[in-house]
Amino acid sequence: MHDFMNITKALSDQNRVRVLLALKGRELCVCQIIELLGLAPSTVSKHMFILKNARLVEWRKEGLWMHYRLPYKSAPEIRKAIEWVCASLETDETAKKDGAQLKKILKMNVEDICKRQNGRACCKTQGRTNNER
Amino acid sequence: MHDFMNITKALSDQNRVRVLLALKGRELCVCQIIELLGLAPSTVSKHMFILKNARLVEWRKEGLWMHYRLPYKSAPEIRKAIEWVCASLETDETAKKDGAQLKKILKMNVEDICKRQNGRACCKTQGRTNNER
DNA sequence: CATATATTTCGTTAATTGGCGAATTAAAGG
DNA sequence: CCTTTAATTCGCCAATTAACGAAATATATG
Repeated sequence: MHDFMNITKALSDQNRVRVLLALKGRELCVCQIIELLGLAPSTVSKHMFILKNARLVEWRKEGLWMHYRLPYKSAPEIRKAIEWVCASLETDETAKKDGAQLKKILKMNVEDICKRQNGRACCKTQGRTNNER
Repeated sequence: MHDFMNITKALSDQNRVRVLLALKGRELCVCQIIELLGLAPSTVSKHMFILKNARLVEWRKEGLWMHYRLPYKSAPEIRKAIEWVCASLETDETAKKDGAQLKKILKMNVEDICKRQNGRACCKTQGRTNNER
């Protein structure tokens, strides 16, 4: 029951469900997920921890970048959970919008995304100058 | 997405999942669910509201008693959700224990269960006397 | 080895949730 | 109608959670 509840709790947040849908068929770097959700990096990191914990995502570190993906081979419960989520939201509006935005994000240079996120937090309006600390 | 999140949120509490499993193949009166979970009636009522809201249960009022059951015919997402829950917890320990306790509860007279819950809350140790108010 | 940088961890805060008991509602039955 | 009673709603409190920014970590590069 404990493992199962970890999964349902992970699925009980809309942003985490959006991440799972975005990972369908591709791997994403954290900064791309940050870009998609429009949340602070620390918040996204916590969401990813919860998804990892529920075994709903796998990860791969490459240099400074962390890549997340849906589990390739996984226990039936996990696979069924992900299938259920994907099937239930096949025609969902939010998922569609995310899909469109994701297309744009995938066309961008990942380093540019990171730079932008680093230069200024996602919600601030002014950039950080060189001599700031 | 909203409907789907209602379902995942409903499934994110262990007591609500236990209720769904208990309802598999049978209808239960609220007092039987109270007995199974060992929670206050008001708490169970709230849980049932959330399950109703997510369309994961149907209900039927018969006199003073409210009966809940799994939806007989329902949208595919609902059916799939319930199937996923049941399949994932087929061999679960908590579910087994609940199954055993439920057997006992089903053998009891429903009126006796209600009497007992009415006479004293599930956690109190002393009964209520006649001239109390 | 020092600096830059992508991500995570930590600490805090605001919002949500699960729990209870008291009060209320709705249906039966005297 | 008045009482009884099964269930729900309400008001409250404690625990959990989602969010943020600051600090820490880990890796690449000068």
